[in-house]
Amino acid sequence: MGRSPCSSESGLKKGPWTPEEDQLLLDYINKHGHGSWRALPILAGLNRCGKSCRLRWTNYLRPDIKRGKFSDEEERIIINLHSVLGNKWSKIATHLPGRTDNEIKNFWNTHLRKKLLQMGIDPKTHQPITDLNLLVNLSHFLSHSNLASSMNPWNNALRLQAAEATQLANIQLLQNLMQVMNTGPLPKFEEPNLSELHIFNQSDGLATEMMNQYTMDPFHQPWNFQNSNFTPKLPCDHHVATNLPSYFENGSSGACNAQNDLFPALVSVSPETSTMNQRESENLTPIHSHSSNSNIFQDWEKLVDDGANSSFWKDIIDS
DNA sequence: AACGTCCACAACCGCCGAAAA
DNA sequence: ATTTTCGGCGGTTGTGGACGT
Repeated sequence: MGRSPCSSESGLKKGPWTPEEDQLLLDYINKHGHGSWRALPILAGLNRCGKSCRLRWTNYLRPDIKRGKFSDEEERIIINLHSVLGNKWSKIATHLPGRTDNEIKNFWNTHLRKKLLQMGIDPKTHQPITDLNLLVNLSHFLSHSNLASSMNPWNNALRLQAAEATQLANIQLLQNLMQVMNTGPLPKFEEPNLSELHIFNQSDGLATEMMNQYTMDPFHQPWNFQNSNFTPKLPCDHHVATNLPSYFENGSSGACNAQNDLFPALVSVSPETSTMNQRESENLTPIHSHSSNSNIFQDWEKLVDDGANSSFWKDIIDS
């Protein structure tokens, strides 16, 4: 059944290609095209298996291959596409002219994966790495920091920084709690029909615009700190939004004003829970079926209580 | 200078699905 | 309908260079 692998074919060379072999392969393909890869090495005078020739051509010798360092833009595109497509390197490569799937795969494994990990982002899920113990500790820390910041006679600048830091931590906690609350099975995310989504068809004006938005800053958080009128933004399309990393949502995107969807989005992540009880959603009642997370919710409630007078939580609750 | 370790990348391996026989 | 062949894909390994001790 099937074919014998290259390695078992006797006498065929393996390992790195020499410049002479490259030249033989190039000359042959330039004259005749590659045709049948199996027949090619014999016709080209190469002591290699056809598969090895094909890989050498597609990953290295092809004239349209762009070599060299990946640009920041390419990096962002890869991260964003990976968040949607996963390890579909060949599909990712189709959106990066001149780059091979192998090259992208290597770049991911050697650079981008580590980069995301360093940022506390799970490179598989593109979601913040959640650790319940860390979350609880963080919530306690935040409670104390809120109290401390209100009593400490710091100067205004320092107080402002502390408030921003606390707000940042609050947001991180909120996002992580959202993760915890979404512990149910995520909806199976079929490979998106990209042309249907109008995201990646670059000949499409809308697609280009969206692509630009998505790739503008993949590490952009959907929370806008620069704006004094703090405006949390979350995607309203749950099917897509819950499967995209938070940085996929660009704050400038006006297509989906998500404020109204904020809390439903917390739980409506799967078809099973998408018809969530309306009252529950309005009252923001924790879902007690997540009993294993009860401590988290207690801390969550405490955190909300502690910060109930702050504009931060008021903004969110009012929305 | 010699050695060990780490890292990046090219190349290989094994599997799969589609097409051909 | 079954088997064989082929191209393609994702995961893994091997190798050479950079760097530190």
